[in-house]
Amino acid sequence: MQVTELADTFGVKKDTVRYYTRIGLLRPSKSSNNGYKFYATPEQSRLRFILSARDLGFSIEDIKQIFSESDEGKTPCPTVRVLIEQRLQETEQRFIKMAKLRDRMQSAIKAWDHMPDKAPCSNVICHLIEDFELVQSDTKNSNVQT
Amino acid sequence: MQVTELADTFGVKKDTVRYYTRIGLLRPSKSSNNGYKFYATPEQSRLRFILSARDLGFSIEDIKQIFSESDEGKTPCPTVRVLIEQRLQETEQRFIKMAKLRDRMQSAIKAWDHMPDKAPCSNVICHLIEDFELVQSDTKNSNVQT
DNA sequence: GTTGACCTGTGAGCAGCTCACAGGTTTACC
DNA sequence: GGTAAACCTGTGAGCTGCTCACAGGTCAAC
Repeated sequence: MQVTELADTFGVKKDTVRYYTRIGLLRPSKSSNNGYKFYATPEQSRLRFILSARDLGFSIEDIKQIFSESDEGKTPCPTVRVLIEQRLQETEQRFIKMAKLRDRMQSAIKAWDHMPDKAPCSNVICHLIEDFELVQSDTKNSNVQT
Repeated sequence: MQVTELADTFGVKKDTVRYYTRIGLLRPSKSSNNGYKFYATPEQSRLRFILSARDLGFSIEDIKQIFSESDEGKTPCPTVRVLIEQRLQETEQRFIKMAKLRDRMQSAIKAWDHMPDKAPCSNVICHLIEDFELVQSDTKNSNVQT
C-alpha cells in the first residue's frame, strides 16, 4: 500500500498520512523500484491506532510515547491511564473557558441589540465592544453587592 | 511608554505587545534617541481595545478589519455585529465537539477501570484504546436497537 | 515516444502567541 | 572616565496538527 490507498482506506487525507510519516509515527519501508513509501500491515495497525488515540484526545507526543513503549515490548497501559487523566483535565479546563466565552458572546449580542451604531471618536474605536466591558464589570459588582 | 511599561500596565506579556506590533495592530512611533518603540495614548487605547475584543472571541484578523474601518472614520459597529455572530457559531460548534470529546474520555476512563494492563502483541498496541472503539460502537448499536 | 493523469516528497503556511538570543542602553559604583 | 551588571530592544524561530503548493518522477494508454 502506498500513501493514497492507505489514506483512502482509513478515510484520512494523504497529507495527514504524510505528516504522521514525517514526524516518525509511521515508518513505511521504501519500495525498491521507485522509492515510494510502502505501508505494510503493521503500519496500517499503527495508523488505526493513531486515529483511535486521537479521537480520545491524546496528543501526537502522547502517541509517540505510547509507541515507544509498545515498541520495546512493554505494556503502554499504565502510561495511557495517566496521560488520559491529564488530557481530560486540560479538556475540561478548556471546556469551561469556552463555555464562559460563549456566555460572554451571547450576552454581548443581547446587550448590543438595543444599542446604536456609533462613529469612532478619539479614544473609542467601537463603543459596543468597549462599553460591554463596563456592563460586564457593573454586573459583576452588583452581583457581589447583593 | 515603551514596551515593558505598556505590557505591565495592561497585564500582558511584552512578547504579546511585540507580536501585536509586529503584525501591525499597534503602530508605535520610534524614539528619536535610541530607536526604541514608543507607545503614546492612542496606542494604549488600541491595546485596551484589542484585549477587550479578544475576550469576546474576535480573531486577530477581525480586529484588523475593525481597526481599518475605524481608521477611515467609518463606524465599525455593523461589521462587529456580523463578525461576532460568526465567531459565536464557531465557538458553539467547538464547544459541542469538546463536550463530546470530554464524554468519550470520561467513559473511556470508566471502562478502563475494570480492565487489566496487557502487553502489546502483533497487531494490538494498547488494547485499552483499541477495544474502547468497539465498546463505543457496540453501545451505539444497542442504543439504536432499543 | 509522447501525452496526460496521477503519484511522490518536501518546504512553507495557518493562529496566536512564546521563547531564545545577540546586541544596544542605562545605571551603579569606583 | 571607565566598566560591569542589569535591563532593554527587535527579530528569527518554534509550538500543534495539520493543510496546501509545487516541482518533478512514474505509469498506462495510445
